[in-house]
Amino acid sequence: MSTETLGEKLRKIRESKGFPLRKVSALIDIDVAILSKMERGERKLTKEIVLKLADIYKQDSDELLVLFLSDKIMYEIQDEALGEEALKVAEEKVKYLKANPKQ
Amino acid sequence: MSTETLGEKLRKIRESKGFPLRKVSALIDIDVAILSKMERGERKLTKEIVLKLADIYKQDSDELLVLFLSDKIMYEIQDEALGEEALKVAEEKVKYLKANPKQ
DNA sequence: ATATTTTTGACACAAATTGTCAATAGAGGA
DNA sequence: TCCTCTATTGACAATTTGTGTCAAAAATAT
Repeated sequence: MSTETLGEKLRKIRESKGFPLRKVSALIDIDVAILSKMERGERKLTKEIVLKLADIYKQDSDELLVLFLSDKIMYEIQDEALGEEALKVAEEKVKYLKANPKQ
Repeated sequence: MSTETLGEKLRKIRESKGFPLRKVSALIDIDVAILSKMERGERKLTKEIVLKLADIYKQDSDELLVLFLSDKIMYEIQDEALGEEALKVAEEKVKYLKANPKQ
């Protein structure tokens, strides 16, 4: 288990493939400055961009999406003493909703 | 396990105590319209207001805070197929951070 | 019906987010 | 070194989103 953010992971993947930021940002049609900031956590990643990057890097999109969502969750509970409790309650709710589908 | 939001719970508590919205909103010094919308989920509750309401209603503030945080988490993963997975990953991260305290 | 309470929507204002751009910085090769 | 490619930083306007305020309308209770 690591504590690496999705941005950091995406940067490592990109570097391991030898893709320059410039090329990738051109492929997904965003400014190179924005992608740079997203990798470093200075700007938020979007679901759409994560999916495009998964495609470009040939990564499992579900895996990256899970990290994308967990980053958002971590952001909500950062520095919260009750964060772990809140996660458990949220899990219960998700399970409940799954067991009792949208009425 | 229920799927009730914190706003709905707060409304029930207020009504069970027979407090009018008007009085409570005066006590916490916000417009009655805002509190009405917060109870109905049309505006977001803030941590500060949740704590003030816990005080006014003589409720356990930690319990309400947990619901406050879990609502925020639920908001992030609503309609996400991978929500439950993301919650598990977030839990792992929290545990990891707890075991390896702030460097 | 009247009074009280709650809801709704409009509005102006503040704050946050976004895309764009250019200047700067860094790294590597010739 | 100089040159080139690459990445970072900060400033800026434009847009979007959030917030407080208010009054009219609707609902509820007396």
